[in-house]
Amino acid sequence: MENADIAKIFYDIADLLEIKGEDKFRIRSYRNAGLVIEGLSESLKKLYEKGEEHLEGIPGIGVSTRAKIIEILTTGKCKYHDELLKGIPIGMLEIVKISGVGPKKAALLYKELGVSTIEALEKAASEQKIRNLPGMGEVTEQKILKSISDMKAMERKFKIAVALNYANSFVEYIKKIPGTVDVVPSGSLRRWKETVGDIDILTTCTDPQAVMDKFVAHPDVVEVLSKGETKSTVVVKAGVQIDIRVLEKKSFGAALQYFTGSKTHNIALRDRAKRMGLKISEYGVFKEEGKKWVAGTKEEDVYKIVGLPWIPPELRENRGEIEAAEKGTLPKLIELDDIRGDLHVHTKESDGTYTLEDMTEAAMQRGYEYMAVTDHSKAIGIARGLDEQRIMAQMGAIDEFNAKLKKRGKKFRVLKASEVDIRADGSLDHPDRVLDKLDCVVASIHSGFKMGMEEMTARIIKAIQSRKINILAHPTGRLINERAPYPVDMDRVMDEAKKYNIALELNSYPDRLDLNDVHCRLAKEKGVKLAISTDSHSIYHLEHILYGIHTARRGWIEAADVINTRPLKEVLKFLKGPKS
DNA sequence: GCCGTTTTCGGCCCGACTGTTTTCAGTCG
Repeated sequence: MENADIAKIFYDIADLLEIKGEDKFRIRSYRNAGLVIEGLSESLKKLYEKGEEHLEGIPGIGVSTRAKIIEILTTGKCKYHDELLKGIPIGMLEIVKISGVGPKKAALLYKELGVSTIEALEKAASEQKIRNLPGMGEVTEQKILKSISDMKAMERKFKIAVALNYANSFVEYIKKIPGTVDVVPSGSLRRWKETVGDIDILTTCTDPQAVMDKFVAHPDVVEVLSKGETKSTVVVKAGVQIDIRVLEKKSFGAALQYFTGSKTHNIALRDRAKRMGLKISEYGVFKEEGKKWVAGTKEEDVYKIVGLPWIPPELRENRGEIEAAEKGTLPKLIELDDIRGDLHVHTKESDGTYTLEDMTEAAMQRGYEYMAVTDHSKAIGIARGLDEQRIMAQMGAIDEFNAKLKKRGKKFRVLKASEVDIRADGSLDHPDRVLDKLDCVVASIHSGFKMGMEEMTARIIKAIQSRKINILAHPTGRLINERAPYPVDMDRVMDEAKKYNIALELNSYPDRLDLNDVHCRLAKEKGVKLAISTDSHSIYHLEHILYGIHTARRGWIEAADVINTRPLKEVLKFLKGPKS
């Protein structure tokens, strides 16, 4: 039972209570508990095993929720959840997820028409039974049908790289509309979440009507969901939803703060303001019963007036950032400029598309000091993985190339390296005599994903204990929206990595982002070093470092936590350092 | 259900848009 499974139960409870029409604050508590649990860097199971008292003091988790967590951990079930499900068909949980149908309508549909599954809902709508219910009409009925078909057609969450491309294109387009001043994306995109549900763009301008008219007329728009004076929503070709808001200059900072979220961060911030006699809305900060505007032009001002320093968007998940801001202990987050080299790069020798020379040139242009060439080992036949003979030859070529760079007066070093496969039994895919000659050994798993957690954890720990590896690459193997992470006890892996002086990779490829933000935070807490790498297979992939940096920032990572922020000499010292 | 720089009881973030219905509830973010 992992944190995500437990969180799911609390989310379900919240949904079920909502359908029942229970007190909305209790509902909020359960939903908040789910969010808190999802964002914990340590597993509840582990905390509980350490002793029940370790579950105390988690904000948002009180006596009642804690008891339920313990019940779930020890029995695998939650009686309260089961009781609720007895009264409400499980399909109702799906129905409330349909856009335009909330708990009230769902309850009415169930009570009046006995609808309790998506299929039944679709049938009732097709048979025009819904339009006769109180508060519903023909339009509602059509919307329900459309939402169902949309939901079937697409995945609602997009990888950040996809969302960022759309956002950039719309920002450029809106900027060209006469009279626009500011055009800034906010929302989860600004917080650099790994997936983004929709894009929120904020603008200030002299002619709001023109912006709204042009916005909904963008050639990529396939549907206009709503259009008002200050707010419109459209859907573009790939199914991405884009919202726009037109704002007064005076309230732009407050709006940016509000729409950047996250929701739980904002609730915590507004609660704090309220206790200080202030009210925060997207239009500003107000006092004297909401009458007097006191701040909101700049985002910094909103935080300042409630006694806090500005908080970087990546931290705004209500995972302790407000408390840290108050105490003055916010981390000094890593930045793009801190990175001095890339420790995971492929060339044409295996499955990359550019030569050693090309990749080096691109790395030098980014201002790097070093780059590790980590072509695959022979186990990855499909990627033309290198056997002993070929990697020995490559090492020779790299030595020669480095000598040439030196002659040309370049202060850049290519590190001899390998992305060596961790085989199913935990052994490595190059012999020790090869691994010993390399500057940097990056180890990873590319097959046998279906193992159980015990076996997989043992496999990885065996590779770590070999004392031959420096970096564990993409440690959970997940592909966002495509492949779940393989089961692995990250807690134990990190403890071993620390013991054996091994860095864990944050793979910046936007499909991977592995480690994720929560794991990064756990690594930091445990004192395990990270390598933020790109796994580049082309010169263009080096730019993906941006996604890695922002994911690291979401995990509270500072430059000192990352080995490839160090100068060459220091990195080599780490790589050659003692293994336990 | 959670929580405390007015509180261990009585609060709990705030506003836009839509569809339905003549003044508002529901939904969404």
